[in-house]
Amino acid sequence: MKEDVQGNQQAEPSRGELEILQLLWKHGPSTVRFVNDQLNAERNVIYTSTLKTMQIMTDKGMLARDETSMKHVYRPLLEEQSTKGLLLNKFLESTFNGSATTLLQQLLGNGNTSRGELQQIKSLLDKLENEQP
Amino acid sequence: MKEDVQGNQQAEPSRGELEILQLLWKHGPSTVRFVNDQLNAERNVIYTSTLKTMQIMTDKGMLARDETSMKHVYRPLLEEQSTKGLLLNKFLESTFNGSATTLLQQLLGNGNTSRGELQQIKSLLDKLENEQP
DNA sequence: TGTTTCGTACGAATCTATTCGTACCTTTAA
DNA sequence: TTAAAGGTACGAATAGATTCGTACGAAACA
Repeated sequence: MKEDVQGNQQAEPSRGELEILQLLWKHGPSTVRFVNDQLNAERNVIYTSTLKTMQIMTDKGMLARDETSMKHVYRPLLEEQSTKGLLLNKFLESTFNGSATTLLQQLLGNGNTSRGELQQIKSLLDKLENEQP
Repeated sequence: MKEDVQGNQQAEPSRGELEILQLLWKHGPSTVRFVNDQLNAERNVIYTSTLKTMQIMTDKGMLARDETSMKHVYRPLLEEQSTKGLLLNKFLESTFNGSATTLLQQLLGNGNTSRGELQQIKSLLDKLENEQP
């Protein structure tokens, strides 16, 4: 069937959709007004554009809408972890041929990573090694 | 001016464009026929679709074309390292709010990274620490 | 009770990437 | 020398995401 809204986690949000999801993940269920205001802190977006996008996301099954009040409240149906994981895997595949090591090399080699972050990452690695022996 | 083909490195290739760039980076200057054959190892693409895309990429300044022979030979003008770096930074920004550590956590925490790869990464980190003291 | 403000609904324009069909030229081989 | 095979050029259809204008209902308030 075509209307098969994804009950699964296999949704790949677009650029703009991700932007909205991030806000909802961060701030919890919100109105369009709130989301739009947040967006406008970064760039210019007209209210109805944000509205339309969030309505479409609802149709796609990415968001759920509480219509109790006149000001509808939207909440994400996509889980943060799994969605970001999916995006990361896609990116890893398409850009670095699936090699985490190569991605790391690029990430750490570009000089944009601070010494402090390197330390954090090292301890993260240590922890991982202990967790899965 | 509008026709300002990027002499700079600020080009962000699309999904399909990246696919073609990867092939050219890997195999060196190639004909459309060759690229299209490679693509068709993965999925179905009609020859003229590939042709059109590569022509557009040439217009955009991503590729250069040698028309000496009837079979034009295309080579990438975008550098592999910097292009992947740019894509990585954009992705890092939009998905992980710019935090390399968070990305790493996701990357290494999803269980898709093998023990061997973890080792590789550790030694990579060690090397990095020695290089930039 | 107007009237202004805030909200949703929704069609349509726009923009970009992608795909594809057709025209036409060159090379190859029968 | 003709027909088939293989190229390029290019307009146009398609698809998806995004943006925006307009209509119209609800609420706040002067």
